[in-house]
Amino acid sequence: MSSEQNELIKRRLEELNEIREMGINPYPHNYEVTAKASTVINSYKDPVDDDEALKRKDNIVSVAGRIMSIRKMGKASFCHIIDDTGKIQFYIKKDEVGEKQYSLFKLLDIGDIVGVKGYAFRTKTGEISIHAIEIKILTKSIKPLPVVKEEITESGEKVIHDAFADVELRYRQRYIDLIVNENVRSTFIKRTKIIQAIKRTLEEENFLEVETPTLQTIYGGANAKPFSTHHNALDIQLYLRISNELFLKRLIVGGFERVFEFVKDFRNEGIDRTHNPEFTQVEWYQAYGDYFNSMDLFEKIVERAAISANGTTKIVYQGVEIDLKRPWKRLKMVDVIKDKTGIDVQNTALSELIDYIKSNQINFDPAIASNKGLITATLFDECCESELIQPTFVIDHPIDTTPLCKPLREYSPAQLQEMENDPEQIIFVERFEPYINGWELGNSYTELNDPVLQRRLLEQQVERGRGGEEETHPLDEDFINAIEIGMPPTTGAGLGVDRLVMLLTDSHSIRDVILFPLMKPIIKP
RNA sequence: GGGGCCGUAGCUCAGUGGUAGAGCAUCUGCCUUUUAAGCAGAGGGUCGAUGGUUCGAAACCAUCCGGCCUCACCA
Repeated sequence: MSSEQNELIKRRLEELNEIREMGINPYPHNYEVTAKASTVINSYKDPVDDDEALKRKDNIVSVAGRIMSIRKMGKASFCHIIDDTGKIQFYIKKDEVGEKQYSLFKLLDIGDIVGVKGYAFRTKTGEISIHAIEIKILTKSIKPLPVVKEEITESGEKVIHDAFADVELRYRQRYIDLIVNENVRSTFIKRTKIIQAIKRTLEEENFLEVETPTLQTIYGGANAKPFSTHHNALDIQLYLRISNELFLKRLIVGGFERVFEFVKDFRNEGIDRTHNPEFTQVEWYQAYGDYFNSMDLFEKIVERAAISANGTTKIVYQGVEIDLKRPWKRLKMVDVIKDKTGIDVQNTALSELIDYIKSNQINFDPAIASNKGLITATLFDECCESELIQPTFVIDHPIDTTPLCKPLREYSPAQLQEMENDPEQIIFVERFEPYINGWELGNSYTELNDPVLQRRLLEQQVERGRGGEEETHPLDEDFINAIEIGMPPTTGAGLGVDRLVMLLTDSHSIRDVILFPLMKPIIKP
């Protein structure tokens, strides 16, 4: 329906004109706000002492906000407005504000933004409100807002009626969602608190916040399909980063011993309730540390983020109780597989593993059938991952899962060489993935800094890509050059911020924790 | 990309082949401490889009658009 035809909009445009005819600017340039909704309410918490203060009526405040409800009773009315601290009621009486002010008030609608000057009082029903002595229109809204009603039952429970619930409209017009759905506002405030807590923890540990390119000529650092784009002046193909790992390691080579970065990563893959094409990660790299240091820091960061958002390490995610309190369980991948399937992968022939996978109809990429390490990883992904509900670090992954991680320190050079030539042997690397609620929440390594092994592993991966395996990445010569210059012993970790926010806010979909999730455009015929 | 479900007033939803409905919001009147305010009345629709079946379609069929769930891919 076009805006000209809608009677609700027409009516509001008429009101707009009437306000202008009264000589009032419906879109003034500023307003002096002297108090916030929540501070007014919180200053009169004490029902005995504060009632004395309320009777004085000399504490004049000016609050500003959007009208959310109007209850007119002839020559007096009550309204609720919200500002960024919450909701407050004001009371306006014709006798007190005069004819012109009350006429202006009658031209206001739900959704308009007003400034209210007055004194605090307690209503008959006990609600701290503002008794208006002057009202000012700050912005006239010409489109109707969904009307959401709140009821406080006798038992004190809050019941929402007619909630603005259309998921599609909520995501497409998030501004409306934020206005009318208080829980949405609180989710995104928590998101900010979580990010602040992560930053604060890293800064306290002397990590330096840095920035690396989003547009890259070569992508790497993760196994994912990239978005590609084109630079006109240089006439070259560019990729949106899938990870910032390789750049942060270059900075460790450059002598910054502790760095971190919050980034948007972009992956050109499927969309579902735990995947958005652009998502936020924080990665940090620490020279002279190993993956045990990263585990300690990881669980510390998550614990503090939880306390910062909710005041507790205990969460309930979609009905499942989870405690994020340190320390978390640390289990070797092979032990988890043994526990869940009974298979001791190290003492089981590759052919038997394949038989197991086939007879249990487990999904796997046939291109990896000759790789015992990747078969082991598949067994873990398919049989174990979803059962790791309480926080668990799954440590020591097969070397074939990543070319960027150091083999276990217990291997001697001779042993490594022997294992490499035996397809029945699995070399494990110092990698961990933290699992919560069956989700992989991050990834961490004792970083590989042996330049010869680094080159070989990256080249092998390129080879595997040519062999038909998907989502391996091209060779980044400059990255290898940096490792050849020499990177100190280093540990690095990445944390999926969106998923952490989902857990800490009990959000069902990643789209509930991203302000503007990607939506398909609506094409009008 | 496959499969399932969904799309009706500004919002939340009824409506299974026979004149398009309710609550809230809007408008008119009454109401000077209300709070899902109340009382009386009124207006508001391309039923996601396009074709088809039918005497007759919001409903049945097909295609398309968008969303949700799920599987595949992945974090």
